[in-house]
Amino acid sequence: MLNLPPDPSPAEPAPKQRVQDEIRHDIIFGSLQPGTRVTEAVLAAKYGVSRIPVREALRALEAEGFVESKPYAGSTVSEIPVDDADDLFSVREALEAATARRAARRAAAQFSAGAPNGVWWRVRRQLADLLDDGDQAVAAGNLELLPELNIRFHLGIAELSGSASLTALLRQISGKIEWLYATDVDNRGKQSWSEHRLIMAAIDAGNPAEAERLMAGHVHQSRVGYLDRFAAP
Amino acid sequence: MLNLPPDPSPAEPAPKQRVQDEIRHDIIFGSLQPGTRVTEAVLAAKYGVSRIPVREALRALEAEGFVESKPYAGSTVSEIPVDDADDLFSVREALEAATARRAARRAAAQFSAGAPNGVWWRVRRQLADLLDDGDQAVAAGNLELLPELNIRFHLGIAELSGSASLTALLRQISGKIEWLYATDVDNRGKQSWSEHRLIMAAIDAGNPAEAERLMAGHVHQSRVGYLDRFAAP
DNA sequence: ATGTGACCGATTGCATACAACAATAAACAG
DNA sequence: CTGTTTATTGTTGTATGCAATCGGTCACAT
Repeated sequence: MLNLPPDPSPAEPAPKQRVQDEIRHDIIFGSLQPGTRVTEAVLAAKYGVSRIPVREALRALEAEGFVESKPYAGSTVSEIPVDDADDLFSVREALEAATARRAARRAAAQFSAGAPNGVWWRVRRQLADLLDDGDQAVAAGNLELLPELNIRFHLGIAELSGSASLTALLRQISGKIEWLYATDVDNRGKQSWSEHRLIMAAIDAGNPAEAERLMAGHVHQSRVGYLDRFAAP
Repeated sequence: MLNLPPDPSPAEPAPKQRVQDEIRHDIIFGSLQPGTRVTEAVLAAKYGVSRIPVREALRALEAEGFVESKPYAGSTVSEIPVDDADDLFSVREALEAATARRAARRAAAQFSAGAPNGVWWRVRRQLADLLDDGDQAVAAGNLELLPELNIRFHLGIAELSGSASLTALLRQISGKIEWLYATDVDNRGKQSWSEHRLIMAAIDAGNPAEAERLMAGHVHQSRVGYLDRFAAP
């Protein structure tokens, strides 16, 4: 049998992962405001676990830039990086251009290899579903679903690039971008989403230059849109 | 008295930090080769501490991309990201251009503020010492000191930019670059180092455009030099 | 009144102990 | 002999307890 197992059960995530995701969510969506002191003990009580998983979650969130810690002195929620927005977007442009270019290069090799197995194809199929879900959300007017789908799309492209380094960098930047957008509603909505299929097509066509060009423009528009709405002078 | 305390004693770092730095060093300089399985217990014995500090160090190194872990299954040393080199350099160009630009912008504000206190001035003074040390090393022919000084210079500029997000990103990329360069000797040595003073001068002059231009060129030359020597076709 | 020093509570850092899970190897049916 | 199930071992995940350190507060001298 060559069938891939049906994407093994999501199951319930490990406590540490769950706690980490919950705290990050609370930070991004404002129930934990910047400057708030977060202590391991109270978080442990809040989530019904010991201090250890909380501790690990805080360390991970520190690496992601959501909290800052000083030895023996505790942790506080970081400031929203609004001043860094423009620079983060400029780095993101270079970064995602690279992931799209690489993804297209790899696509050619994968298609010529024949058998649609392996991790590349699994991710590619997930992206196909993702694009469908997004189109459906747009058609139904559920634009509030788009930010989440959007991030997953871009991270998916990074995975297709096959570079763990670039994927990790994008994950870090995406967290910040999501934070910046948390108070936003539109995010260019439909227009932005429709561009995703064009990028995907360029990758499937094994055209690195075109994939890079489309992705760079896509991200650049996102940057311009953000600055227009927020840093409006 | 307004004198800053003479940069409080370095003291000896906390066990976790020490272990983390040691493991990373062993990975970068080859005594822990890619693919090696690393278990918490043996590392704990090796460094004479409990599993907990080792565990935290491994998690941090995972976030930095030096090891990969799967739940309940252990950790292994990552592969050296040679395939990602060119893309990492391209992201680094955008990233460091941004830090230099910001640093120059902030410099103007700091100089006009008057009193040479605060964290900005402390970092600026450390950079002055760093530049002197580097010149001395070049004059004495101790080129093997340059890679370390080089990284500290670039991270210092990032700190001057005042953006924690950008500094964290650069720290992550720098680790990978250092890894790539570990087998190298030259790193353009003298020529590259002399450019640092030009960049610093542009920042001190409060000239963002010039600082960005010089830094971008500096990093680009580093990229070209690397590709010439390693990815030589 | 103000600056300076030593104490005390709060919080993290680390060590030990136990539980949960994955991977490998062995036993067994076909 | 091959494929599958089961046992065992090794490793990580989590809980609890104690030691180290920080931040603030209060007394106190100037």
